[in-house]
Amino acid sequence: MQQGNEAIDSLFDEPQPASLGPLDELTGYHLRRAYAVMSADFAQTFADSAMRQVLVGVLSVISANPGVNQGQVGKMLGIQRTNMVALVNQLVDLGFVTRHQDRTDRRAFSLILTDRGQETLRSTLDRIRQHEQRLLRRLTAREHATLVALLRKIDGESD
Amino acid sequence: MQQGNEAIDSLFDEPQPASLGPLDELTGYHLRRAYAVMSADFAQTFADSAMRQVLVGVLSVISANPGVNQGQVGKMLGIQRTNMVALVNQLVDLGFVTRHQDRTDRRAFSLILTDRGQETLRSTLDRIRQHEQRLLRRLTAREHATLVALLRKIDGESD
DNA sequence: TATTGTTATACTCTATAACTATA
DNA sequence: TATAGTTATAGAGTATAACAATA
Repeated sequence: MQQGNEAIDSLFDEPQPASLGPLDELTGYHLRRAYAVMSADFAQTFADSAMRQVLVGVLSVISANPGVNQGQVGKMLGIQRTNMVALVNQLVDLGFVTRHQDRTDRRAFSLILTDRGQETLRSTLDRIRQHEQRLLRRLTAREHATLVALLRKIDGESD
Repeated sequence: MQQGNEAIDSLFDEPQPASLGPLDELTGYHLRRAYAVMSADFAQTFADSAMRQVLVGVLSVISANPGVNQGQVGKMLGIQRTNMVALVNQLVDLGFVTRHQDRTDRRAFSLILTDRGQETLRSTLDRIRQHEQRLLRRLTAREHATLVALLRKIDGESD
């Protein structure tokens, strides 16, 4: 297509510059894309380890609430009891968590971080903060704080 | 059942208020939760139909770029060619999209929305806007716009 | 050689139903 | 009767490898 009227020719190629259409006006789409970008970078950052986003969540909640049982952890993180089983099994197999008989409810297990789990959580959080600094480098500190505040409003913590 | 562990025994003396721990300071966690909330509400909103987030994306891009091929759509939406096949098949089966031989590349298909596809996209967008108004009701118009602008910075459109 | 669409496949994530042992 | 943990399973979503037809 080296000759002729390119303005007319282009009508038969790509009618218009590529556009997302009405999708671009939807907040949910941009939330979805931003989440996908951060998830992909997280997975790449921890590709050499067994760490996943959901495991960090479980470790963090156990760390802050030693002795919690699986159901309570799941409730706080939006994870169903049924799916907590395999997650805790993995953390136990990795040597990060131990299960103990609950003193007051013999149906339940109290979860405790091992020393290795504590150390792994600490170093994992360091790597995550670096990964977040990289991904959020275009945001000022104030924008960063604003973003978190707005995301919290969607999560509905103040209901 | 473990016995005689005073460190664990003491945990039951003063129950602590539930906390997410360091997780609560991670932007990625709040992005993940907000995305989960919006995705769940989207799925519930369209539980009575075949519509899914990804299908809205494909319909929107085809609508804005009549004649695009599958690979181009996938590139714009972050969907692999291999996974585009089933998506377009579904939209064709639903009567929303038709495949046509590309004029200039006989390997490719040009994708076009049917009248029914156009109408479905229009009514779907209406329902999505209602769903978003409901979920973002705690955000002012200005906060809403700020959120989208910040999410766009994560997506990296200005790279 | 590279690219478009395709098939087959596998792995993760999430959701439901049903079971057990306790409460 | 309800709840904590468990098992089995099924459906999405997403990833790679390999192929045929065409560029």
